[in-house]
Amino acid sequence: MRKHIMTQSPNILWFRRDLRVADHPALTAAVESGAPVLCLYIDHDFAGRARGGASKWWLHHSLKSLKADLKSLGAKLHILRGNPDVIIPSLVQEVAASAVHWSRRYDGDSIELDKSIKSTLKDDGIDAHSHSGSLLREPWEVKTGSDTYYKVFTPYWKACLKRDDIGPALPAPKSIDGWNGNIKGAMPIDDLELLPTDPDWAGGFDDPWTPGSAGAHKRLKSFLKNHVDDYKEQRNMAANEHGTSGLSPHLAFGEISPREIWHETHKVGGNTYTFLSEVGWREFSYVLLYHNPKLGSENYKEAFDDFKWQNSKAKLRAWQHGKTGYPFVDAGLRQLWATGWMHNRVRMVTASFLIKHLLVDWRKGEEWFWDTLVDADPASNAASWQWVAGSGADASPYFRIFNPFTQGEKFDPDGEYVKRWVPELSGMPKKYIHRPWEAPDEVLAKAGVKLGKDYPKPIVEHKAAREEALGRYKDSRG
DNA sequence: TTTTGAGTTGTTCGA
DNA sequence: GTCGAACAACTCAAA
Repeated sequence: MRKHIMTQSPNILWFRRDLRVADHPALTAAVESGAPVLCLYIDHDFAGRARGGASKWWLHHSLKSLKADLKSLGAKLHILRGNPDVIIPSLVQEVAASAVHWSRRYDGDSIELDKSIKSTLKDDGIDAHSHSGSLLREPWEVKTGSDTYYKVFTPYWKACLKRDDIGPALPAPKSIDGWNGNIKGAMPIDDLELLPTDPDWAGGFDDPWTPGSAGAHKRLKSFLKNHVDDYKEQRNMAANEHGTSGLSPHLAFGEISPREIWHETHKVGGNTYTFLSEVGWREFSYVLLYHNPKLGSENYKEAFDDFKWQNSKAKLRAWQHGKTGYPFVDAGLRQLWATGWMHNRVRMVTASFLIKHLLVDWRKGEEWFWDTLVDADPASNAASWQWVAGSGADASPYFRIFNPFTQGEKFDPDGEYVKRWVPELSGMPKKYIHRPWEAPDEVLAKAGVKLGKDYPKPIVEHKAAREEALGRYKDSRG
C-alpha cells in the first residue's frame, strides 16, 4: 500500500479558493482518475495583491479545517509558499505528476496566472484541468438575446432562474488515495504566520466565526431552519445577528459551494427568493469581474473618471477608525474592525458616507474592506463599491445619497447596534442615539457624553456635504 | 432598426 | 404624519 504512493505518478489537486471536499468537481475528477492524489495549497498573492489581514486569519483556520477533513479521508495537505508559476511545474517534475486539477478563478490576475501555468505544463506534456465549482454558472454561460453578457441584474437573474438546470451537488469522496510522501519546501500551516501577533487584533473573531466546511454547513442549516423565512424583513436590521446568513466568508473561501446552498435552500422551500437573489448578486458580480478585469481598480463607467475627489487623508482615517461622529457609520466600521465583518445594510451606508460625504475615492474604501473583511472577495467587493459610487453596472444613481442618521433610525430603531459597537453612547436615549449633536445639554450630561471629547462631533455637516457631492457630480458631467 | 419600458437597497420637499 | 413627485440622464434588454 505504502509503496505505490512513492512510485505511482500522482494527480495534483491544487486547492485555492475552494477549501472543501464536498461538491468539488476538481477533487472528484482527481480521485476518479485512479491515480494517487497529491493535495496541495500554495500561499501566494491573490487577485493581484497581498491578502488582507482579516483574510489571512480566516485562511489559517480554514486550512486547518481542510487538513483535518482530508486526513480523515486518507490524504495529507501539502503546503508550499511562493510563485505558483514556478512551484507547480517544478513540483510536477519532482513527483512525476501526470496531471494537475484545480477549480477555476475569475479575476484577471488569476486567469493570467492559470493560463501561463497551463501552457508551461502543456509544453511538458502534462494536462492541467480547470473545473467549475465556485459559481452556480460560469460567467460566460448566461447571455442576452444579442449574445452579450448581462449588465443589469434583474434580467440576468431572471434568465438564470428560467433555465433551472443547476446540476446536483457532488458528494465528498468516500476516501482519497492520498499521495502522502514528502515534498521539497513543504511547511506546516503555522509557519505561514497568517495569524496576527503584535498586536493580536483578532480576539473578537473567534466568537462569531467557525471557519471551515463544518462551520459553514452548520450555519446554513441553522439559517434555513430558523431564519430564512424572515430574511426579507429582517435582513436589513443591523442589530439582528440572525437577519442575514453570515455565509459570505465561507463562500469566499469555498468552504461551501453555491450549488450546495442552492439545493439545500430549495429542499427547505418557503420564502427563499430574496435570499437566493443575494447568491445571484454574487454570481452577477463575477459576470462583471470576468468581463471587466479592472473592476476593482477602474470606474466601470468612464464618465466617472472626471469626478474630483477630495481624498482627505484625515477624513479617510477618521472613517476607518469609526470616528466620524455619525453613530451608525462608526458602529459599522468598529464592527468591521472587531469581527472582520460588517452588516450588509451598514456596508452601504458607510460606503456611501465615505464616497459622498467625505469625497474619498471609492477605491480607498475598497482597499480598506479588502484588508479588514474576512469575506473579502475580488468580485463582490469591487462590484459593490462601484454600485454605491454610482460608477458601476446597474449601479445606484449618484444622487442617491444615504442619510447616515435616518438610515440608522430605520434599521436600528432602538439603537441596539450603535450601543453594542459604540459603547460610549450606550447611555444615550433612543431619540438622540443616531444624532447626538441634536441632543440638549442635559441629555448629553445625563448620558455621560461630552461631544468632541467622549465622542466626536460630526466630521461634516450632512446637508452641506450632500450638496457639495451633488455639485461635484454635476461638474464632472460638464 | 427602432422603440419602449425598466432599472436592489433613497432623500427631500412641498402639499 | 403621510404621500407623491422630483432628483438626470443614460443604458440596457427585448419586442
